[in-house]
Amino acid sequence: MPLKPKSTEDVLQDNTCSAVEPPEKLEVLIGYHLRRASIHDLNGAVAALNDVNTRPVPASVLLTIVENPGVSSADICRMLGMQRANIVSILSELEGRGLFVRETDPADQRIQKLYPTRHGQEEAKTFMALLQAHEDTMLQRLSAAERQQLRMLLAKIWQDDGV
Amino acid sequence: MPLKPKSTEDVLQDNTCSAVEPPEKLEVLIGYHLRRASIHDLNGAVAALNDVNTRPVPASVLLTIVENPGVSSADICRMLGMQRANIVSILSELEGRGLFVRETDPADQRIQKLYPTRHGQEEAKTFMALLQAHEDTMLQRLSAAERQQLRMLLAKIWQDDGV
DNA sequence: TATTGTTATACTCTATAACTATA
DNA sequence: TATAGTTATAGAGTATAACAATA
Repeated sequence: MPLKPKSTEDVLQDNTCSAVEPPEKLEVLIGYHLRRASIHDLNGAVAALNDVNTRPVPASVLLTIVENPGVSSADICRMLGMQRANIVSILSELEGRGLFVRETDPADQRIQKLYPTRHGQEEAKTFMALLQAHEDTMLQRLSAAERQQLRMLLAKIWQDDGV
Repeated sequence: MPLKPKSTEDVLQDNTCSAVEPPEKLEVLIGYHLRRASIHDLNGAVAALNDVNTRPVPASVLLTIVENPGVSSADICRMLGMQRANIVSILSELEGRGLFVRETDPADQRIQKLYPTRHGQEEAKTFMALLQAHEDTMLQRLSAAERQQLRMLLAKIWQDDGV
């Protein structure tokens, strides 16, 4: 019955996996597709943010500050799953561009609370618009329902990471 | 009617996005979840392969050689979406471990065809088993149907990358 | 003792340019 | 000229250890 040769898609959708030939194919691994898709997205996001002189990680940090006025840098690191040591240079760059200000917490002198400036809020909105435009291109083959389900499935994978 | 407070999941599933408050949340971006899920997977894959002294990229390269005996290094780079320059040290390590051999193509002296050794085939099988065990853990919250659909959705995202 | 912000350092992955040899 | 394999180098992201100030 199958007149056409077995395509990659056929193989992927066949998870019965006959015992004769072990599935030694990289393409059956979801982690492989996760990585390729993530790199594809990252490249697009880098290109989208290039015009406004930022990159995905700094943009995520600014968005986190705008969404959570008064967060500390340690808070951001826990939320984004990064090391405290690695946010220092990112914050100092965003601060140098006047996108947020630091205020020492009167209740705990160790903590610097971060507040977006008006300019920071506007830039965050610009970054978000550029990222969403990039996503629309990247996900053009996916219906709205598929995008929503993809987001839900991905969230299930990493939902127990620290947070 | 909604007695419970709006959870993150509710927000994510609400893509109607009222005009009052712009969706300036990082969590609506699929790219963000893609990145977090991919990092989560990568960490697990690194841990899974640690006992056999390899890492995800070298493992992928060996698997590609085993799946395609006689490929060239440039072929592998095109298939995996990596730079030719970056595969050199990986190949020299795998070769040093006796996992594959190089044979200059008699028809084109520029090309080295790569063939797995018996030991390489066995190691590839081990790598694959470890990666699949890791994926089973990572995807425990997803049904078989969800895993299959996730793989399909991810493949749609990067399917036009070079290849 | 634990946490915050910070410095210094190292490793992986990725990217680019340039070389050689072959075609 | 175009491609294969290689070398060298640089940048981003990530990771750990250690420190001073504060709790």
